[in-house]
Amino acid sequence: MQGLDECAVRLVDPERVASVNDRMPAEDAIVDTADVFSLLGDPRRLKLLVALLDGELCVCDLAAVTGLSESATSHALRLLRAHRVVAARRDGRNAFYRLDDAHVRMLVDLAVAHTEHTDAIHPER
Amino acid sequence: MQGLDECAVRLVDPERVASVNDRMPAEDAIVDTADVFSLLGDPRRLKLLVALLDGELCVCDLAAVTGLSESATSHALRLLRAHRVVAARRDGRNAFYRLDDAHVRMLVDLAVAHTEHTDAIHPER
DNA sequence: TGCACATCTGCAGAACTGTTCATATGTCGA
DNA sequence: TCGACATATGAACAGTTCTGCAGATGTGCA
Repeated sequence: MQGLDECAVRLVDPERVASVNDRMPAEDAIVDTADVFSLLGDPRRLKLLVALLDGELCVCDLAAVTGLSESATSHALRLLRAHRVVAARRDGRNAFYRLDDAHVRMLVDLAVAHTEHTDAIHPER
Repeated sequence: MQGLDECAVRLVDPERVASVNDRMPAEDAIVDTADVFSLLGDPRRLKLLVALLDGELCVCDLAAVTGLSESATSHALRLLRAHRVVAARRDGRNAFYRLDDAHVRMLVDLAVAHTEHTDAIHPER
């Protein structure tokens, strides 16, 4: 890392840099947002969340849907729960999970929708 | 004692599981989507992409904005480029990068917008 | 009360990711 | 053509993340 403002940094377009810096969200906000994306960035977790789009499911059903072991499923759900992305409801011996974050729901929905469009289109290059 | 069924999988709500499985996108699609989210899941890369929302910037300016070393910036951009999220244009000795994926742009835009709403609201954890 | 079940948790190894350092490539100006 | 510069790349190392395992917790039923 080097000095941000003064030495050793040559800028090509200092004005743009300044204006970009200006509208750049606070570091915390960036980190939080990246955290959320990061949670969605694992295929297993993403599948878990997609499965929950329609409503709550219990751990063993989620394990079945995702193909994960129940332990792995539980670990994943714990992470998601820690970030308030899902919430759990206990019913007898079962734990039912549901999506609990409107923002995340939107992102997942959106991703699935886009998935269906892009379908099999895989341009080489 | 275990497995009365066959494959040692007991389901609580087999119908829901079937219907969820039904509308679950293909594995490939899930993985691709998770890949994209994963790219957005790193604060440095996310910052890079936010910086590019307004238009192209060269590597050294991007390094300045994100506070990354130029090498790290280059590596990050390479990754993003490999996934067709950004594209590069060479102009003399400089390389100008720009956002090249409408879907990603939308996600980043959305995230930033949401960031501004949620502002300082930080429930404990 | 005791047992079976569903889920949770800590731990340790494996796999992955991002950074730096060193060096390579390609461009410009003298 | 040479040297300074901007960026790219490869290798290696450090930190993080995920999984399975083993055992813990909590619940329902006989």
